[in-house]
Amino acid sequence: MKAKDGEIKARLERFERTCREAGIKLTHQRMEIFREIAESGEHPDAETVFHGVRERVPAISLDTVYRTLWVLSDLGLITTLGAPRERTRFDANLARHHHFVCTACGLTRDFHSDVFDDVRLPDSVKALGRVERTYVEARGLCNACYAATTKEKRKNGTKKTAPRGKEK
Amino acid sequence: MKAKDGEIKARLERFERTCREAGIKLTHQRMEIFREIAESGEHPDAETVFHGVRERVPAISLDTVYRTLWVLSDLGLITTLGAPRERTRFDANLARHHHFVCTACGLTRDFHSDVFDDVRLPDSVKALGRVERTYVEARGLCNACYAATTKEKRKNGTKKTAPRGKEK
DNA sequence: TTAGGTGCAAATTCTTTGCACCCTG
DNA sequence: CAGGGTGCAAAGAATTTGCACCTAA
Repeated sequence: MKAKDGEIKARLERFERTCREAGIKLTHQRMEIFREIAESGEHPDAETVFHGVRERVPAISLDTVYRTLWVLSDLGLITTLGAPRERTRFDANLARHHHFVCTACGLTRDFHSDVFDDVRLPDSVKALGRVERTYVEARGLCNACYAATTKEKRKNGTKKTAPRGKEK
Repeated sequence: MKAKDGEIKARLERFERTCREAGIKLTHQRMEIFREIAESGEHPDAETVFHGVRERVPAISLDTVYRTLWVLSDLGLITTLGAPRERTRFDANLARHHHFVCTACGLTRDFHSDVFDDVRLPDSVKALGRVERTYVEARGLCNACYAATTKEKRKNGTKKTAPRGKEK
């Protein structure tokens, strides 16, 4: 529980508002799942959220957690760490570089930036541990996916669109 | 194939040297698996590497690819995008922030940096697509894992240590 | 020769889906 | 009351492991 009370309250209100606007139901489960993440300064995975929520909603099921998590993500109420719904990817480029990642198709491209390379991390980070590598991740839609999205005008609510990886 | 020939050659030489120093065998499979990633400007997942290598080594098996990938990663010859061996994690903090991630235990903490927030992305990124969010990821070992590693002096070659998530 | 490495097949772990019932709007 | 949402069970992916044979050193 790292987030402050006021901030949590604001998050919950935003949650209710967004659900109403999107016309989706405000169920007990969704409420608690969102609260679980909102109250946590951690960045829990589905299983962790599940365990947390289960203490308050014993009948909750793991698949509801998964489904809800993606709904919240589609609504823009939460985000994912790293690329969403992606497998682990590998990189043989040991030189300092950064990544542009398309959140829809997973396309990933390196880029360089001397400016970023020169920025020093704040001291607060040093207190956490030894940093070995720092890089920037720029997330968005690649040109192809942006074009596609514009065309479809987000017809599909559950973003079935997002494929499991594969570059162009 | 985005990397230049010279760079690829350098990577392969580094690979051979590192394997010898680490005292692990220089097998045909390892060679080709590393080459597959080194020659690619993409950041392939295990399955993609597998398909690529199979064209040159038809008998290769997917599990060898997985095993080799982690060996290479432990040797520091390749890195992973996002946290290695981690499940998808969720974040309800919509405010601009960055992450410190422990590569050993998965511990993740937010941090803030006005300086980073103000840096503009290079134009080369704009050509790739629409960036929606930019954040910095500082990877390293948290204090607890750093202490543990120092004690063990990396006894375990295959880093069996790395658990599947869970914060403290 | 010989220990580390590989392929195969089976086991795990993580995530998604189909379906019938339930509850919010 | 109607349709979206949930729980359950079972399917599907992705990744790992045990074991016997093979091969680089």
